[in-house]
Amino acid sequence: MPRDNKTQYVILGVLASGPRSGYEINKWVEQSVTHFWKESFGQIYPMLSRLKREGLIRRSSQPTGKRERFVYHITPAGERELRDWVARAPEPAPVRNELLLKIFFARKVGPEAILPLVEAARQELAQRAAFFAEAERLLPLDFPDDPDVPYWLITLRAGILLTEARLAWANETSKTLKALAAGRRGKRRAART
Amino acid sequence: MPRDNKTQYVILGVLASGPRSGYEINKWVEQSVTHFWKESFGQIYPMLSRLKREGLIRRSSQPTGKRERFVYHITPAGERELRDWVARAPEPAPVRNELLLKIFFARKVGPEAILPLVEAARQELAQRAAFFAEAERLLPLDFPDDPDVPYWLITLRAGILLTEARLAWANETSKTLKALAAGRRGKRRAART
DNA sequence: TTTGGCATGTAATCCGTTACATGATTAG
DNA sequence: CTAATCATGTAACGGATTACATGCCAAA
Repeated sequence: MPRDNKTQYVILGVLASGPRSGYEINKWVEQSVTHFWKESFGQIYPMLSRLKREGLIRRSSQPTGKRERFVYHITPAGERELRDWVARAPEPAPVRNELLLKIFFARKVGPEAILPLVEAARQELAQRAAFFAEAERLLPLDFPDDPDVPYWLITLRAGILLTEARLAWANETSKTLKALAAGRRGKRRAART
Repeated sequence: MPRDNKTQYVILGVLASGPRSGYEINKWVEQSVTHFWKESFGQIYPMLSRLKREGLIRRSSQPTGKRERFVYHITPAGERELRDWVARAPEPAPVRNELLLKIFFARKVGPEAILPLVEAARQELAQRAAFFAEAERLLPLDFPDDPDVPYWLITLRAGILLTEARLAWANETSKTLKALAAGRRGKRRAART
């Protein structure tokens, strides 16, 4: 059984809060859920056609001047589909962490070779942490009394806690690798005497 | 530019610690790196052929009775390739968290509908945490003086810290959702009077 | 004797990504 | 005028997953 395509639910989810064009859906996704969900642009237009064919959304034409512009609306059937999916248990996601894979195989190259990768990760994670802290502060201010905000905050909290954990790991790993490198240098010195 | 296939490096990494058959590579991956890397079995045999064609591994035949059995060895070129990859910065991975996506769109279905999903996640995460704690304890005992162990422990620490963070998030989210549900019940009651 | 593990592979399919192609509108 | 943004789509490709197909060997 193939895993079901998630793009459709993203589209339904976005359209549930109001009609939008394909282009707008893409932008909306990039601005809102991008920290835990990447959608690939190339899937959107074909999926819009499919959802329309299936009656989950409908399309209206709103050209501006000569430029064509199609705005999509969710239908009652689409809302039902979205609800069903939200309440359904998430499918197990394939786990793939390339940095950990490199470290797992790192004995042959030594701690010095992977330390820069961990340091780079630290830097990036520190930036992410700052971004999330700011986003958490701004979200309630930017959308006062918006009933979606509590749910959005929950996803932000996930980002914050996970980034903290990754940062803690990177810090600890940096130390471990340095100690490992020092140990190897010590051994080589000892071997020479 | 297409993203490069990671299966090849997994195979090279496994073979770097000793020759193995395709079947053994698969089992080894499932037992060791499975908590942060899932490899799909169907890729292994085609990839073994390709790596052999490219001279990164070589094959020797070691049949047991009538059953054919091919054992693969890494070549010097393969070791070089592995080293290069390990030292290279990891490619940005697509981030996709389905549970968070559901929660992000959950306002329409309400907190009651997603609470069970979060509770299920809590349970599963608690089990994972126990597994990791045990693995951390056993790893040095099972492989005494193995120079790979420090690196393996680093990946385990990532599992431990991330699982802790996810668990903390799930606990906090569970409370948040219950409060949200109570709030909605309160509002409805107030609206009736 | 039959179940489960060892062992090699292929086929079908779909998902996801990137790049391409084209053009209108608006703001600086 | 020109660059950025708005806007709709298609093509090509490769990665990942699942299921299928086949058969040997050992242990209960």
